[in-house]
Amino acid sequence: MSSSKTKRQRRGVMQPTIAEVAIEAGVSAITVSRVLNSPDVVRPATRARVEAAIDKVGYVRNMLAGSLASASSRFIAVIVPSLSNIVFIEVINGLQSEFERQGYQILLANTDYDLDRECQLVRTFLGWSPSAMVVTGLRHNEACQRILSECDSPIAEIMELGDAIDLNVGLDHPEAGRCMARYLLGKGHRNIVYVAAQVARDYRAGLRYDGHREVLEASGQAAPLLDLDQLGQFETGARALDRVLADYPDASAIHFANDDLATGALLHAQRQGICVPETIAIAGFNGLPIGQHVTPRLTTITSPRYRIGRLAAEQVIARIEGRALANNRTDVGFELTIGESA
Amino acid sequence: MSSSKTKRQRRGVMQPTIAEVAIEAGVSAITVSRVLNSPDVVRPATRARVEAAIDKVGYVRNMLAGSLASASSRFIAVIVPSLSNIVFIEVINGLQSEFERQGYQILLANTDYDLDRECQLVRTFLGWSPSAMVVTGLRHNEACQRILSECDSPIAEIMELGDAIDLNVGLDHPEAGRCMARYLLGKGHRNIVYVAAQVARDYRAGLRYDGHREVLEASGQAAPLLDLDQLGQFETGARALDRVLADYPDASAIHFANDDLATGALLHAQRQGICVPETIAIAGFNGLPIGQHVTPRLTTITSPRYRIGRLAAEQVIARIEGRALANNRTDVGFELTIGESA
DNA sequence: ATTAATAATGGTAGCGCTAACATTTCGCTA
DNA sequence: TAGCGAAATGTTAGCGCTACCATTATTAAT
Repeated sequence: MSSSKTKRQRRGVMQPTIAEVAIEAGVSAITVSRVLNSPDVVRPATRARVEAAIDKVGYVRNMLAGSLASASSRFIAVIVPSLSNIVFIEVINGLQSEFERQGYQILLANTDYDLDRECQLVRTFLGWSPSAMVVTGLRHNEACQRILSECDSPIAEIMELGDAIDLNVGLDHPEAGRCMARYLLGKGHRNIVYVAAQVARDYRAGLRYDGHREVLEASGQAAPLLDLDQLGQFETGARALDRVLADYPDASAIHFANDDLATGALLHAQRQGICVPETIAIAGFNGLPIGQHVTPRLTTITSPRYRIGRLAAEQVIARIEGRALANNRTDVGFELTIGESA
Repeated sequence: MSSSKTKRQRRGVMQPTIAEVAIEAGVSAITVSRVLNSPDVVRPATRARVEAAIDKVGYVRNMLAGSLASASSRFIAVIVPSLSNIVFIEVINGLQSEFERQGYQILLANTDYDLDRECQLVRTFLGWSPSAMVVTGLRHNEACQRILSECDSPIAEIMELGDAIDLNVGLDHPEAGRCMARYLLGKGHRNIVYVAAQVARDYRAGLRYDGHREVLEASGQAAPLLDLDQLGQFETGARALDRVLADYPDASAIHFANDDLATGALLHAQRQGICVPETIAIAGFNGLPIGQHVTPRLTTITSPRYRIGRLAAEQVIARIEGRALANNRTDVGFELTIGESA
């Protein structure tokens, strides 16, 4: 009889483990592990026996234990500014398609365009030992920048091109702003107002404005900016149109920071019987589907959002697997989509 | 000298662990653990010392190890049919807002409306020992139904009301279909065509059709169904309008399965100069913002999507924490939003 | 001052898995 | 059929943390 020293109890979730599967199959635990992780190194007959045992005992794999033991979680931390913006959803779809195919699990969070929140999220996610991190944009607060730089797993900064910590997949926002400004000038527009929502937070809209202004000023024009403090939604765009018509009677075109604002303005114009582009021309950015279904169709710049996600994922996976990359920076470009609105 | 038996090497990620923090702070590892998990049971002076040590050694918490040891991951598995549909994004936003506040991390995946894929995802997620699972809808394939039923963590089935495995937060889809059908009948419409996209996959659209048909047949009318095999997007709605006008010349209204289709049709009508609702009335489902910005505004049924997410999260958390719930089923209801389109 | 209660902290033993190394078995050649 | 290299399988020792129980410090009560 064992003496009074009773064995300690441990909360038993009492799910079968590979040890039980191993006994059932008459093999060792590591062989079960191999069937799960690298089935081709196990002889087919053995594998079959193990697989039968897995079914028989109703084994459910414990990824937490595996990740801990192998020091590799197959988690990808993904941080975007907002989940309400379809643009980021498409990026996530692109990331997801590739990561899922390769057996990685995305950990998703949104910053609400707040860099301090971003930092907090990065810290939290690091606790899960992600295999890589995908963050939106190149601007981070000081602490966040330091953490990301010191991180030894791959980091992808997406959407925006420039000096990145590690991988970089995105487009040239100032150039997109220039592109649209040049187009509008080319169509003979003068007094073009740039309208954005919360430029301080959505600073990429600010980068596009910088490009826009550069072109306008080069042609000797002012580049008025209307920075709204509401969120960038339809309603905001509608109100912005009214304000521009009231405050800038000479304006012949509005360059909106995104298609949500532009579409809101366009639909509002329609309701109010304001002629677009005759009374005022309207241009957007992103190339959302809705823009091509309104009348007049929206003139905008189409960004390859899904592609950004897919490419970023591909490159991150390559980096994780130790494959060399031709280039750390990928310019996905953009396309001027000409509708009738401007 | 130790004999030839050399000590084995283990891959060293060489990140500081609580053991190093403990030495630095002159306490035991468990005290460091307590500072991280239940700071109020540690004396403030000790806590301060530990926190300083954490900063000094640059400790990053390893959640994987913690989850394994405590058999509690604080992961919530969330499975939705699609990430391209803004409806589910809003649900996710609702879930996220509540889960994040309570320190839970969402693991997200989409089924593409495929029940076999859903089953696969459930299996995969179970490997992460989630604290709970949130799945969309009440229909699952046999294996999935069994797995979910046998699962001992909380399961929330959302969007749809009915016989659920555990928690249930959603709305009554047949009743929503009836509601709109009654409204359309009340407006004097006859020959109302129900248009959906892939009813077999988006079976909740089918449930609404069932309600719709019930009301129409009760008033002695046929309830033609046009089931499109494209995805439910603007373009599909536009094409559907053409088909209805061609194939159902007597139709006076179209009851679309969702706002994407309805909006697509509405914008198409506008482009083509088809008068809505005079030539044909259009109704939708979901109450997306865009519907209230087009002219005529869309008559639709507004579903409280964000609220479904938030409530589901609240109830799941209550269940995880062992708090009793008044009711396992929550009907979030819906609202008829009357525009000028029908 | 002494005791009893409580608060704070610590020691030990895993959680379930896999890396590293060790051993056995197999397939093939001579 | 022995012998050899490769393939398959096994043994051991953690991964970094927390549950459990034990112990020590502190406070409250007499």
